[in-house]
Order: sequence, then C-alpha cells, then structure tokens
Amino acid sequence: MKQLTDAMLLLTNLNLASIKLNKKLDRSLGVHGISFSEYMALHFLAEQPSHTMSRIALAESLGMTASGVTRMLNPLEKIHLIEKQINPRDARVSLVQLSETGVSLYADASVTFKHFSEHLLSDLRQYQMESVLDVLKKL
Amino acid sequence: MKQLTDAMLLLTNLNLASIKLNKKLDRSLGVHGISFSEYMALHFLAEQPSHTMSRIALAESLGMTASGVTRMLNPLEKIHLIEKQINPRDARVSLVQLSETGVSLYADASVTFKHFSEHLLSDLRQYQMESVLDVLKKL
DNA sequence: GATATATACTTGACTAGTTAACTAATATTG
DNA sequence: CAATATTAGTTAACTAGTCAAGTATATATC
Repeated sequence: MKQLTDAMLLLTNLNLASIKLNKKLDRSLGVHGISFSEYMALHFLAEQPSHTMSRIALAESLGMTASGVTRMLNPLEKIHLIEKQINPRDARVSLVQLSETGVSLYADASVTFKHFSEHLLSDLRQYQMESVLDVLKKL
Repeated sequence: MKQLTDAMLLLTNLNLASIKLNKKLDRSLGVHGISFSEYMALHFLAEQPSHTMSRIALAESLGMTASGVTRMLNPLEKIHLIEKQINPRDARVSLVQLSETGVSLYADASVTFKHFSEHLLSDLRQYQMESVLDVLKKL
C-alpha cells in the first residue's frame, strides 16, 4: 500500500492542513489573547440571540467533551469574557453567557480572522468553495 | 460579525471536520493498536524506498515539532514497529526505520484506512475531490 | 410518592503535543 | 585550524484536551 487512493489522500491532506492551519490561527489570534479554539467557543456563543448556551450544547458545537469545555471556559471566565448564569428551569445546567467584554473581543478577533482567511483563500472560485464545504459536511 | 464570510466558514468547518475525523480515525485504527497520527508516521516512512527518515524530516512531514516526534516514536520503538539506525555521514542524526513488523502492521492498517475513507467519501465526484485537494494545498 | 434511570456537569489521572533550554556534532569563517 | 554558528535531537515543564468516576438534579416508572 505504497500509494494512497484519492479518498485516503484527501483525508491525510486534510489532517495535515488542519494541523498547520490551527498553528497559524493560534499565532494570528494570539494578539487578542485567545487561541483558535477559544475563538470558536466565543463564536458559537455570539451566534445565539441570547449569547447564552449550556456547556453541553457548546461541547457538541465544538466537537469536544463536556470535560474539555469545563477546562476551556475556566480561564475565559477569569478574564471576564464569559459569565456563568443559572438556568431557573433546571438546576443541573450551568449556562455560559458571553459578557460585554466578550462580545467586543469577539468582534475584534473576527476582524483579524476575516483578514487571515480572506488572505489565505483569496484566489478561490465559488464552485471550489462549495465543493469543499460540501465535502466537509460529510465528515 | 454575526455571520461569517465564505472563507471564514470554510476554515471553521474545516477545523470542526478535522476534530471529528481524527476521533473517528483513532477509533477505527485502534484495532491495530495505533492512533491516526502514528499511522501517518508509519506512512511517511513506508513512502521512502529505504523505509528510513531522519526525525527532523519526519517532523516536517507530520507538521509536528522534533520534540513531538521524539515522544511519539518512543512507544513505537518499544513495540518494535520502528528501529533506530545511525547515519554514518552525520553522527547528529538518528535515522528512523520501519521494521518488518512495522511494514506489515502498516499494510494491515492501510486496509482499514482505505475502507474507512472510501466509505466516508463514497459518493464524491472527481471534480469535488480535486477542488478539495487543491484548496488543502493552500493551507 | 419511592425508586431507578438519565442528564449535566466537575474532577483526578492520563495522553499527546508544545516551547525553551540543553548537549553533541557538523559547517563556516577569519 | 580555532572560534563561531548552525543543525539534530532530547528533556523538563507546561497546555489542551481525553476518559472514567463522582455529585447533584431531573425524569420516568411502578
């Protein structure tokens, strides 16, 4: 099995690309004091009308375990990007809410992320974009 | 910045896809006793005519640091999938060679990986495959 | 309504990686 | 050819996550 099939090649290249991308994004977002995965957490919170999610829902969105989310959020709470809220309907859930500081840092970081991604993918055709998004959904 | 541009969306989706893919591949290759990143290391070694690389070259191929490679290879050496070779031309380099056991385990794991990837990407058009590979190279 | 089961976390122990500091060997340069 | 700089690799200390076990609350069942 010296040469990989196209499908195998796609997955190995995707893996390598993602490793490198993550490092670049961590460096790029570093000026805002957050990592890329922290940015993603802020993003999913910002998407909600209430800027609020349960930890379980956030874990699901991020593709991580509840445990990982607990550990990731602790420092974000310490620097006041998020706040803990109780759920009056269910005392088990600990709601996470983006703070005002969090909203504003997310906006700033998003500008950086926008420039980064547009610079990286500047010469991409619309149909390529669609192909890729399509394929990524299968994984 | 509530909605992301296409380029931002592509990168965030790529990140999430890669997280999930890695977990699935780790589970899938687990029956051979290796993780996906260990599989990738075996793959780059198997690609060489001599089945041999320096640790630095392997690190570069894997998108990891030399330190990460040192740590990854220790257990692989303990279970005799790889062997240390000296480089007579340069005593600094510690060559890594796929053992016979390593070659055979790599072949077995490749069958699993092939089935996995073809199952996942079965209904993919050739042009989509090409688009994706093209985009991944930019990252 | 008591009991059993399921859900939403949190924590301890672990794994896979990183960075920074170090050693040893090679290559360059005055 | 001695001094300096570069390269290959390892290691200690750290970070970001995992899994398994535990706690507290909520839901379902008898």
